[in-house]
Amino acid sequence: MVSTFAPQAAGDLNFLKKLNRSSILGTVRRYPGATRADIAARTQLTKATVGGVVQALLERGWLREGELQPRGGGRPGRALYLDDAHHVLLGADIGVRGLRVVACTLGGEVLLQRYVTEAPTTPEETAKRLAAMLRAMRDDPVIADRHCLGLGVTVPGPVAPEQPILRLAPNLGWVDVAFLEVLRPYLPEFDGAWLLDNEANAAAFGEFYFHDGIPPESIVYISAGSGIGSGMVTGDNFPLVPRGGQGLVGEIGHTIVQPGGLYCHCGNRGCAETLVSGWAIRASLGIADTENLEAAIAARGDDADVNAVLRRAGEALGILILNLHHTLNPAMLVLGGSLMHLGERLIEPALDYFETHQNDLLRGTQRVPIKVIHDSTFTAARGAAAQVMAKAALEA
Amino acid sequence: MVSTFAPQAAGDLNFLKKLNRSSILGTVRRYPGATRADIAARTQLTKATVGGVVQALLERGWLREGELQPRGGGRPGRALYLDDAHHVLLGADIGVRGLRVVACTLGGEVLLQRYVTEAPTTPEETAKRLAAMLRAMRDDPVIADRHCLGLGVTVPGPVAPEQPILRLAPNLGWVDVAFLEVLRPYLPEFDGAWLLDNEANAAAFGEFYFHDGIPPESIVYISAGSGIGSGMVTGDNFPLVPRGGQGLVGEIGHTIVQPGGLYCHCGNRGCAETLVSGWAIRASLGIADTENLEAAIAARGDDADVNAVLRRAGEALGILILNLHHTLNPAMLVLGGSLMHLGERLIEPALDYFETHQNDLLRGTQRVPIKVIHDSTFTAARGAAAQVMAKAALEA
DNA sequence: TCCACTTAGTTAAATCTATTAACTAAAGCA
DNA sequence: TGCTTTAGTTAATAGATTTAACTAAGTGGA
Repeated sequence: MVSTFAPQAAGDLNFLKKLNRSSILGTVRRYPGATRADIAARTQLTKATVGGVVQALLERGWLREGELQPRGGGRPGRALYLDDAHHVLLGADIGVRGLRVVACTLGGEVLLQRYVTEAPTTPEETAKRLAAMLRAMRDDPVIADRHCLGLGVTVPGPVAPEQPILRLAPNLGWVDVAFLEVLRPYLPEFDGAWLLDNEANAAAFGEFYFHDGIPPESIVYISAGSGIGSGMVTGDNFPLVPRGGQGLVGEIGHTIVQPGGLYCHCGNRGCAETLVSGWAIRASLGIADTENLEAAIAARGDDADVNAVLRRAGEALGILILNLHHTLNPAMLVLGGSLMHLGERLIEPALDYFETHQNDLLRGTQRVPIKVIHDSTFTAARGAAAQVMAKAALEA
Repeated sequence: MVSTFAPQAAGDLNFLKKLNRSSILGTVRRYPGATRADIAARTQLTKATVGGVVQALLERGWLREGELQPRGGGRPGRALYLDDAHHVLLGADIGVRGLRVVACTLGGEVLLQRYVTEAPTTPEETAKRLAAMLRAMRDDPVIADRHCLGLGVTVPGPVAPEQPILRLAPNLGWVDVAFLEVLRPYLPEFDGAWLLDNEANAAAFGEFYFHDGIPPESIVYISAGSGIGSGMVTGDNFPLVPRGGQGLVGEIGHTIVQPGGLYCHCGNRGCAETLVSGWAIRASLGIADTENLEAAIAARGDDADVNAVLRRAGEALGILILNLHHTLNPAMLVLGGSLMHLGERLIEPALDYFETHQNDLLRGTQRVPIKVIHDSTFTAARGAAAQVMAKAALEA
């Protein structure tokens, strides 16, 4: 399935109202400072409709008015912005090596963030721990008097397309966990939207939804950590997140880039993960699971072996990027995940490979921009918060 | 961009009406024989609304009534079907080795098809030739008195996401051709929707839209011919076709599956096309471009060299399928293109590879079904016709 | 045979949303 | 000061869906 963050396909007048409201809100998100007249021009709605909806959104704390926007020789319009003062979005990220939670505004500004480096054990224990973190954050005076629109949770594995169930998280040893249901009893007072998604999908969503300025047509986020995954988002007013028939969209770590290559834990040979991933680099350099990868590599300094391993991994990452380019062709690529901490020895070969191999099909086309997030600790959690916003905007 | 075959994101009452009409039409397409009550239940619209819209669609020749559907202990409902008698959809496919046109019904039944094996030269000449074929078909008594909803044209190369412009067709030597504009002067009397799309996208669309029974959640069509391309469709009421920022979605022939492998005409090394494609097989077996590939291979009989080449190509195709599975994760895969004429020596290794390597991530999940279209001569043209239907349904 | 019950589908009034058209507001400029 | 332009609001209008009551057409039991 694609989760579209769009209403269903048919409906009544109330549905139309929601659609238009969400569309107006989306216009302000993508064009901060737009006036009512700007919105009317973009959405094809009339000034009267826009005026009425904006009025309601101002009263409900979704929008705020800003300065006057001078217009050539006419009455200036009033700039509109997302209201960053009255609501809060919560996001949580269950990572292989820790739990992260964030609270952010409608515009994506992070108000609070917390991080514990504690590997999750069972779903039940993790839910307990996460609930404590979330409740503590919820009670923080910075956000305590804001209205909470909901909570998004991300997990390191594929989520079923139709229901919020984590299908498999090999690094956690979790299978078919309806995590929101496990978590809910610990946070009975948290209402609003509750969402569960894969970490890379959520990260991609956040980069897209909270993009500074007009978001690109589509974004693919590559999450390079213990394993390799990717998420994709496209669509304008209503972002689409393809999940696939089984939720396996973006499991690019198990695409084959070296037939007959090394064995992967998935059972195949030559998966991308055998070349670039936390575990592959550990295996190549003999770094134990218990050690911190970044620290262990830093400790070895400018070692030739290390350099070679990182360069080869980087090149494999470059191949992955190129293959994504020729399969999904996003308008923008974002690189994140814990491997980015390993620095330029890994990143540069990847970007180089893509740069030198990219543009052969459509000469003269604009190159695809790549954004590297060197520290993506809270990227997924913030993306989950973005999803809450998208969902809430439809229900507002 | 994704072309959604859905209306824009905001609108007035008229827009709502179109949305609901299209939704009702889509319900009948996916559930032939549905009654008004069934439609109301599925779309969440009221019986009154459905009744009114259905009445209008009956009068306009989009729907027809069928037999009574007995209901347990109540008044039986009247089955509804797409009306196959009053409209016609035209599709045309510009292939590297010929032109094909089809005329089909709203339900996807092919009424007429024509094929000339004549390699296209210039866009202008091709347009002239195609126009003659289309006009001749349009005048055929079988469809002459039907209302034509439009014309869809497919081309063997990426189409720009925002405008109907063929970006590049290496095998035709065409660059940046607004083919519909070239064609239009030759067919001034053809009105309705005019669409241009990539051949694989259109084929995927047709397989999805005209699927017998409820379509799968998403379909990826792999077009294996002179080159290798793929197209994807997903979405329920309003099918989505991702095109990407540059229209390069599905250019899987240039994904790298053998780093450092053979040189590809695109400039890179180890592209999938160097292993499986018409030209790669020709190169391996020394078959000239002027010869018919299928005939040349058939002529060599059960030759060990041929078998080995086809097996290797098939395995490469299997890798591609597996990689698509882990990148796009469609609910169904469809294999087509002229290479399918080469038979089981190629197809079996591909399916075998996928079968034996598929299911490692989510054990116990249903396997992804693969449909092989052994003769896909008119698949793309019919898909283009399907796109016309989807477009027209929104404007009806 | 009759009658209660169920489900399908239609109709007319009511509700609600966006539009239209006329208005006020607020700026620049001659 | 007055003209022009653009922004935004307001009241009346048009139009789509819903609601609620209705008719239609079956089954099954007494």
